[in-house]
Amino acid sequence: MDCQQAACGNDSRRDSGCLACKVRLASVCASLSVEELEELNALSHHTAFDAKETLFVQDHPAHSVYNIVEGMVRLYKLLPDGRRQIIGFALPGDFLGLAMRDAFGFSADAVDSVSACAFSRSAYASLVNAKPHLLRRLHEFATHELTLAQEQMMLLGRRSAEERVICFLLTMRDRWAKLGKPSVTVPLPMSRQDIADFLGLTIETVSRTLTKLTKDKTILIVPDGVRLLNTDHMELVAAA
Amino acid sequence: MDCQQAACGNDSRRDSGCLACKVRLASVCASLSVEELEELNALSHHTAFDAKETLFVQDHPAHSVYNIVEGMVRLYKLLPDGRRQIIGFALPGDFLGLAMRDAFGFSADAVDSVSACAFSRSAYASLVNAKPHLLRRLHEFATHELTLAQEQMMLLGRRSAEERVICFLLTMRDRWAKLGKPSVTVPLPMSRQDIADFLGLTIETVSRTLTKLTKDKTILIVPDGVRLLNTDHMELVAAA
DNA sequence: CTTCTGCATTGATGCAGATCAAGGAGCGCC
DNA sequence: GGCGCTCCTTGATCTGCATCAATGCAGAAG
Repeated sequence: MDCQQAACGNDSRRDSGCLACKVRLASVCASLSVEELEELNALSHHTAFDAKETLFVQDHPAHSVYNIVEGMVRLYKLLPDGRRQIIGFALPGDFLGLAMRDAFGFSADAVDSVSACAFSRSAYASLVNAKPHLLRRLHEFATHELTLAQEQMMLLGRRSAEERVICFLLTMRDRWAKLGKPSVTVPLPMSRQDIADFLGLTIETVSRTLTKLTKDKTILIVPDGVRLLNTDHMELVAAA
Repeated sequence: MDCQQAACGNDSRRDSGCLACKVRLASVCASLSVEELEELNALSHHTAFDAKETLFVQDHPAHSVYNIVEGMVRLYKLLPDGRRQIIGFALPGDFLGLAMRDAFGFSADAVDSVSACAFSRSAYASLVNAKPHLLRRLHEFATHELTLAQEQMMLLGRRSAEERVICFLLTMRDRWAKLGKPSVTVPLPMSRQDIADFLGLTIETVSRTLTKLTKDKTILIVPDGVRLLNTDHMELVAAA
């Protein structure tokens, strides 16, 4: 029965429930059994967001947590004077809702069209309480995020503009690869401004650095992305 | 019996076990019952480190996890060419061992004399498996660390040198306050170089910024620390 | 087709913080 | 006391990236 929907439906996310969810194995839900997934199904709300639409805003009451199913979300913090730091880009399988107490610790909005699976905070809380293996999975996600954050501190505190851009491109390539899209052409749906705000640079510096890498024949700029021409050199720069 | 040691011993850490541990309530161990603490006691090794001594090294096999009982530990990552980013300073109550898989993700060494409570990885792993409330507590610690890391990204990516120093001083003040030592005099046992490597600056810039703040009558430099003279102004700078 | 609008690129100039280079200042040790 | 050592401060200069300012360019609207 589930199989019908899962195997035959085109839009497997919307209609077939968690069991057929295409990011299930990459997400926190991979820790759950078939019976638990059916339980989960009743609690989840699928939501679609257009590009630039807001998922949630920093310091607002944290009503929901989200699993990203499709698309890209930018996560960022703002200072009162408008300076912005993007703290990460969420891809399918990523979970939003680790680093918050009663209010969201950062803002999130859709880079492109995003489909997400939302849970109310209360449903989420009771799920976590009832299922230690889910908690364990969430903890793995949290420590992984923490490791990434520490890498990013190294990048922001000590690396040059060129190193930052190269590390960013390699990281994005690896993230797409883990999602089953390995390619030397790295999709970059976000704007130059987003990249700049993620890397602690200005848009001009990002642009100049990409042109320099193009002139070096290290990369090739393509529509909505970059093709990596000399990954050996890039890995070398990223390591050192 | 435990009470005797706990109440009467001067060196309560070494002899009286976990129940008498002075950082228990601030540490991950606060989630454990009295019986569990006795169990824990058998698994823990108290260790002392002199200033500058190494607790563990990045990329080495992760043999142990640690609760810091006393003193300060610097946590840092190095690039092959020697550039260093300090990713945090651990104080009593802090747990070291969240962000690692089989190898340590960063290096750690003692800033001053440190006393720590160590557990083997295997003991730690089985403990976590057996006790969901401990896992929950660890997860809280992890998400808190993640929030701090995100704040630090904002600081490193978008704040000026003066803002970085001021945020740092206020954060250290608040951390000491939480440990029951609230004071306008903030102890800074780490070197200027450590502060610089934490804030993504050079030692000269840290020094100059501190002298500027002194001339402003915002702070007063005292031996091994700083007295905050104008916290209102500092809070204002930190917020904006 | 033209104009508009929102990025992205490119160039000229400026400046915050890095780098280079001397001194202090505290402190243990002979 | 004097010497060496480490850490900190201060000054002079340099530079990588920011800032300021056009210009390009592609898709949307008219």
